[in-house]
Amino acid sequence: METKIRNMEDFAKASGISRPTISKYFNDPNAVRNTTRERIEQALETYDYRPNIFAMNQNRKLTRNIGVVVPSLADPFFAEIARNVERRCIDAGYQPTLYSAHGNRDQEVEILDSLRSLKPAGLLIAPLGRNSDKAMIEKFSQKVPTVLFDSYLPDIGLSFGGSDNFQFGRLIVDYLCRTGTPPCFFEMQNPANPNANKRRQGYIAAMEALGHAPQVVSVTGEGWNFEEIGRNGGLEVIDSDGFPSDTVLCSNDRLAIGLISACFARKIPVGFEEDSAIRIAGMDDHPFSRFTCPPLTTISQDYEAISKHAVETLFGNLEGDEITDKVVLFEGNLIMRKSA
Amino acid sequence: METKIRNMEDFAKASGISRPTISKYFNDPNAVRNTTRERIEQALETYDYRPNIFAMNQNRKLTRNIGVVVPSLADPFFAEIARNVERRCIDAGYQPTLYSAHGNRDQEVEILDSLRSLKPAGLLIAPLGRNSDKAMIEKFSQKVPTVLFDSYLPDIGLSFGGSDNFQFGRLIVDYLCRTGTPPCFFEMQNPANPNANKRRQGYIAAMEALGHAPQVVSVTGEGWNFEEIGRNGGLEVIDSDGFPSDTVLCSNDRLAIGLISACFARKIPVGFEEDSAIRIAGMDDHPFSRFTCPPLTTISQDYEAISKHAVETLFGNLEGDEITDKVVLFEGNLIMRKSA
DNA sequence: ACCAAAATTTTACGCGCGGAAACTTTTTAA
DNA sequence: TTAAAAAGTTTCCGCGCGTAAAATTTTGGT
Repeated sequence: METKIRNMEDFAKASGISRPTISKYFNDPNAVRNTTRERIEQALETYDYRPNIFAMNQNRKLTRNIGVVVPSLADPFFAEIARNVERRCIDAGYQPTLYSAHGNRDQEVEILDSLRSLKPAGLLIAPLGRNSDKAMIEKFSQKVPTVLFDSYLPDIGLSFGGSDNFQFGRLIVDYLCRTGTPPCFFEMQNPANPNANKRRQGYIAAMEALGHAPQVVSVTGEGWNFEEIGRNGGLEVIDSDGFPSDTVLCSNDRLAIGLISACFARKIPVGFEEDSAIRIAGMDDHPFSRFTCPPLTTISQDYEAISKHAVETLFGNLEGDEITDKVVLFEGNLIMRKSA
Repeated sequence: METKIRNMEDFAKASGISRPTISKYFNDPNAVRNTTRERIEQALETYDYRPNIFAMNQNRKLTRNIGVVVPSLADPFFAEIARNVERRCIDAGYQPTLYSAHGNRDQEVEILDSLRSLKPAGLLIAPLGRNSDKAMIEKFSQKVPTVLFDSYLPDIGLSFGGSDNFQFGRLIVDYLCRTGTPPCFFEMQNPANPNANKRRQGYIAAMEALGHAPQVVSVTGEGWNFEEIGRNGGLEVIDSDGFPSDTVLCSNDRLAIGLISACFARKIPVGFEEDSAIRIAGMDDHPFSRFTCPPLTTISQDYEAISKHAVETLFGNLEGDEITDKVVLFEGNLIMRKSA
């Protein structure tokens, strides 16, 4: 009992089972007979041995490492979806490692670069988008099974799963038109994320379908400080011409949070009530949008569905399944709150 | 030139340098002569070889892995500080891996458990706090050099670096008393984080020093959904007795965000201006507190100083330095905005 | 009880690198 | 110039495990 278990051989001796069988067990507990598995697991509790992960991965053709890459962890949206993805990887018996590109192209490249040496079994990545080094991601995805989520890059990876951003526009434009003035669209001039373009297109199409003239208000600003951009841009618009409509649909919740802040600074009451001067809506159902003043009307992304698709597609592929859909889009739901 | 470089031996041949010297170079580029280093680095560019990380770590007594553990990544405060810590690790030539306990004791334990097999050179951890399995963290810290940050656990790890939460109270209570009614203190009944206790104590001490009677308002709620707790708690207090003062100091910014939301729902104007009914202040300088309505007056934590202390203390110790201070506290700064 | 199939054991080799020992070459300093 | 120190080379072993092949044992169905 007091034997020092230093490696698999020691453990094999102590448990009375041959080392290759122990090895098989750790690769796949179901690969050994029930009675054997029970004996191993019993011994495991007695000696609390665990195989050396480096020695394992050195020889294995396929590790069980999964790289999870998101563009920014400072954004609670990605923090939340990353948490979801991580959980699912662990439940599937894989070992996820989380990386954030911090909105930076070079960092995204570096992450993939250092990921190479981890010999990952797969990669789940929400690319930066416009700024991504697409050639590099494509090259990587040809060596390592890769599933994209959130942000679409054409012809890269096994599959892509994300929100139907085009539909978002239809959904919320319908609602806004039904309940008040048709909205104008508030966005960044050069959005880093391709979803923003789909959202604009969705807005325009929805407006035209309802016989209204779409009106897009673009504000300048670079990077991922969306609240800041929304606030400064909002102040500028308010202080000059003002918005072309008393209803503003923001390209995403974080811009909306900034815009609400700008309206407050200019004492413009936000909301759908009589005494309000402007209605503001966003898209994403950002974790904080329930706590803005007033709470933000928005379109919720289906976190669960997106992370489920990413993980299940990847692991399905690893286990030999065929990829059925290259692109899977999930619908959003209208979240009605007081801001619009 | 078209030689396939499959391992260090191939690379040694191709570069005309012996394998042990190459090995030394990768362990510490400064351990080889300048001329040799240049030759290696030149060959490195030609062949883009990189050593097998698993084989390296299998044999090295000390890996260059650093575990970085935070209690929650959904909280932008931790996301931000984690980003800071990660960057410093990389700059120091180490390889950080980020983990979030997601506010969950079991997950924190699991993380440390799986971290064992990575043979990390060190651990940088912001513990959950009250919920942490202290015995486990202590045991871990005896095997792996560990530096705590943000949340203090007595007698664990090489050192602790965090904010002087006691001072926070003094700083903001002074300000609030100078500019209006002495504040009451708004907090969770059973805060998960020990910092909350220090903050309450700081508040009480500061109030007494100024000759005011401290008044603490505790609201119920479990977990890490502070905004939700602040909002629901705030609504309850408002709808019953109301706050004992027209100035409310919240234990942290996220509670304050929830409380501001509650005030808005009850149409209570927040701010320091004539027409406002309540002043609200927080503590943390949360990334979003600049965008609340009105922007939140708060105490900023010194992210840079905290992450710098954690990283430099750990790496200093790894390189043989003595630990000078077991506990290092950093002062906060008053951030004056419109809410108070 | 018998036999084929499945599981396990035995034996042996290799992965890519760290690191020690003994030796040779280059650099540094007097 | 010269000897000592430093750096590099050669040679070798070991880390802990994956994995293949052949021999052996166990299993399940008849």
